[in-house]
Amino acid sequence: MNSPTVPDSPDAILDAAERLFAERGFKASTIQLLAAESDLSTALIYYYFGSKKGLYESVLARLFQQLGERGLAEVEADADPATGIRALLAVQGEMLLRRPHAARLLAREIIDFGASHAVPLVEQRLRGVFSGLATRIAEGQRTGQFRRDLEPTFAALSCISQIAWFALASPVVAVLLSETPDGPFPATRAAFGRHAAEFALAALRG
Amino acid sequence: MNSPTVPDSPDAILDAAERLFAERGFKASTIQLLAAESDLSTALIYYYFGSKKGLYESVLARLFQQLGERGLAEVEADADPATGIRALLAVQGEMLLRRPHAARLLAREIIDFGASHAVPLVEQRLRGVFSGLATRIAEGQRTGQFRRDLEPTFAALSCISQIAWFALASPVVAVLLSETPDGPFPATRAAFGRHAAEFALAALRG
DNA sequence: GTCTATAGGCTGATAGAC
DNA sequence: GTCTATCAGCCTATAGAC
Repeated sequence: MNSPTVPDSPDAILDAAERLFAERGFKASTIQLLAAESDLSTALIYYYFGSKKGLYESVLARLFQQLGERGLAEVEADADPATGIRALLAVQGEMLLRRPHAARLLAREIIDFGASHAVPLVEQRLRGVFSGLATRIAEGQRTGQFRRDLEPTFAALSCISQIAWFALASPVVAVLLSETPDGPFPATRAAFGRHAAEFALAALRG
Repeated sequence: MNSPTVPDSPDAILDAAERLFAERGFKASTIQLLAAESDLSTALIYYYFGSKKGLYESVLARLFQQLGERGLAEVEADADPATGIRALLAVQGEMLLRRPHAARLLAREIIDFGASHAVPLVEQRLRGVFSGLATRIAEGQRTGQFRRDLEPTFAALSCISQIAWFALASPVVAVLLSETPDGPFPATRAAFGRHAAEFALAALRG
């Protein structure tokens, strides 16, 4: 009904909130600032979302829904374990390295709230992806394609940790790589995404 | 002078601040709470540290100093690249997996401030460790011990990312591994530390 | 060095008009 | 649905006594 450039008031609030919560965190994002950024009044935020916490939860829910829609599931449709893993890491890179915004919001949720709001969402949307990855690894181990002495779930964690950490720690990574303090150049990010897949598959092959 | 169980007032404040900043973050750690937790008055915090920000910077500086002292440098003294890398990852695991506290504070600094306070400290204390690791990898590549198609600095990032991410994301990791939401069991953490070294070396050997 | 008391500002949330 | 006005509480920081 509404074009994306002219969002409803609730959507305008959610957009501003997602950006602000990611940039500043829950506590430091004040309702007044949220209202100013979305060009609406503070009272309207309460009208739609009841409380600041309610708004935050709505932001998280929308983000996880988008992550789910981005076709994480279709990755599992692939035949060869190695190809499937490559595809999954490519999607992860696409999502985190090109949207530091989302990565940051998720990291804040983990740190600020011990992921308490995200746990049901993780169960709902991410568990399948993760266990799918572990299953793929176990599959490759059975066929002799991958080394057998790695624990599949640990190996799955190792695979996804590279890009996750790179995205999160980008200001420090940039310093270590002697780039700008705002984070590594886009070209470096893309190159690291390719590297991460190479590194993971080499480890799995052994 | 003072036994570690009866710290000076500044140390008592720093101890409480390190814990609170790690648990709740800068904004949510109020001076009043800090004062209550260290059994001192709010005014005394300003007497010693000038401002809340000053206190925060002092906490960070002390933490980085401790990390430097923990013998990160001595790792480089080792002869064989593979052994050296194993030793470094063991120290990293020791520091982060057994002190989720420190890992969390550093993660917050990255997210909340883009690591702006930490950059000089990283340059001072961590740059050498990181470039030492990259040098070790390049060394192994020259001797034919490691595969040659990986970029040494990227490979170094991949090596350290596993434990870093595991420590940071432990609430989510616990859910994915079907353990308690407070984070993975100590035994699981230790096992992951060993796995990470195995995984990294397998990737390097190719 | 350490305290109590408090100023002054900002914050989350609500009331009530339109 | 959307606004303005406002309250009560909490926060950083300081003043001043001891």
